[in-house]
Amino acid sequence: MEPTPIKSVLDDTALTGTTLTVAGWVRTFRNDRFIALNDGSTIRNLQCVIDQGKVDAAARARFTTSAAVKCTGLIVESKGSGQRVEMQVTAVEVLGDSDGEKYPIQPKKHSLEFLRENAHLRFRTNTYSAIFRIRHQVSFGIHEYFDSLGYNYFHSPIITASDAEGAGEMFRVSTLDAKNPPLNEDGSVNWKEDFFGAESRLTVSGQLQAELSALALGKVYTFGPTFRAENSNTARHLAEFWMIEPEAAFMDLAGDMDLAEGLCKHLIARVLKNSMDDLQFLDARLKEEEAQKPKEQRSELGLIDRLKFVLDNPFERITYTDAIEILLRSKPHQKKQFQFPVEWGIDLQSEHERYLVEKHFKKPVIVTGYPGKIKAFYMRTNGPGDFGYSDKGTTVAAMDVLFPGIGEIIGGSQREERLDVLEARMKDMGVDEKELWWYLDTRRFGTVPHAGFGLGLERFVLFVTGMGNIRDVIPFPRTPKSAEF
RNA sequence: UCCCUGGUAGCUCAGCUGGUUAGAGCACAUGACUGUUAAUCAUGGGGUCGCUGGUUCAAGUCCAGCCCGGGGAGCCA
Repeated sequence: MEPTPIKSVLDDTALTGTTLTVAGWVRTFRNDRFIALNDGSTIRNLQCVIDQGKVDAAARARFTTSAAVKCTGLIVESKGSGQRVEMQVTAVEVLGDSDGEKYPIQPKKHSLEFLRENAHLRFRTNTYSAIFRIRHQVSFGIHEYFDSLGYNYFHSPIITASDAEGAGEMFRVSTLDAKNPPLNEDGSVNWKEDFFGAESRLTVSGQLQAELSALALGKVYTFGPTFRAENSNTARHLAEFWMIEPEAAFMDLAGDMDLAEGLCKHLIARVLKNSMDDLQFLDARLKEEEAQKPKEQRSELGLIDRLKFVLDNPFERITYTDAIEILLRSKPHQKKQFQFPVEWGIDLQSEHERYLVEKHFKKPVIVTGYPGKIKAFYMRTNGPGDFGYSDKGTTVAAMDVLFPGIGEIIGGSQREERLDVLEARMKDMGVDEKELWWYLDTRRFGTVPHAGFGLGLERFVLFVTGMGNIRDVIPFPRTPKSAEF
């Protein structure tokens, strides 16, 4: 008999009174009688009650933590108080034993650091199974959102021969012998002999390719792995992460902001609708964790309340110039508590973003109109009348969406569609035009205003799950000096 | 990469100004238990004190270097 998902057994009242089979992994075995069985379909366990007259002691001794077990029996209303229904087991089979002495995950609280070191088994815990069910909901919701708006899922390449994407250090992809590469006469490596006939790398962004397709298909989005070889050792960075990059022709910056805010809210609404029991578990986990922090570091809202708050309130939209004004008038600036100086022209530091989001507005904030000098070459230069224009210096139609506790979760912009302005800006910023001839062609042939953004999937999952470390929301984290499993 | 901090049993930790056989709780094993909810009770086994070198009569404890984790910063998503 095909095993029934435990989620159905617990939720579908029509199944009460029927005999069926479930299969899963033992969480605990209590009183030599009660198996708490989890099959991953839900965070909740099914209590499987063993008849000691039918299952001998030797068989019962095999119901150890994380052993795989198949149970068949009658679903009845529970005599105990902890659950609505339970199974009266008539036949039980151990599919896979788990040596209690060697199995590292115990039925007790573990530190996340320890579980990270056992990343191959951490999915067996409530916390991680909840996280990865939610990650699925977010991933699926992304496709759902863009599909509903007529966007095409577009696959940008993972290997690229261009190093002008301008979003950070890249990993090299090569089949050359690292110890003895073919050399040019001047002693440099002869990449023409490499697999692709050119020095090639892993992508840091699919944006440029997404732009090419947006100027034909109209609306596209990419959703795939992205790589950064930055030596970043923080709870918010990964060397391999998943990024969502929509790009739409005929869309301006305001439309871009609407799209970004709409996506965030759609995803939160979906998770609230489909993952409530996982959220409740994570909410309780977070409360417990926060109870150990000093009062001033605790957040005012619990996880679920926080999600509802973001869903129900419009994101604040301010210009970079206004943000600087707010920071200059702020208490921490006047008391000289900021580590970095505040003046027009600087890039906003983490402490500044955190002040704006967590102290001043207390909700997600979209900052637009950053100085051109600190933003990428492809962003559109603002003119008088454009939102974010400033007489203090050149600004571009960039937007950063800042979330509480995480900082920048989305970075986007309206792109520079004017060939002459783009070329001048590339020259200014030292970007090689020759390498990007194909990109510039879009501006030569039927260029139109267009815009897009990049959303880091893991950062979003971090926010939705209330977790603090990005390594806990991707199944197999890749970070400097760490790529096990 | 920089600053701070840590590494002692399977896990979470204690171990004083260096001192003789390194502790606790949980987990695990064995036994008991027919209504338990991270069950409970009894008994028991379990340690290269991160690694390397140094100081010393003596190092878990002091010093140096390295490795790894955590928090913060930079870079960014």
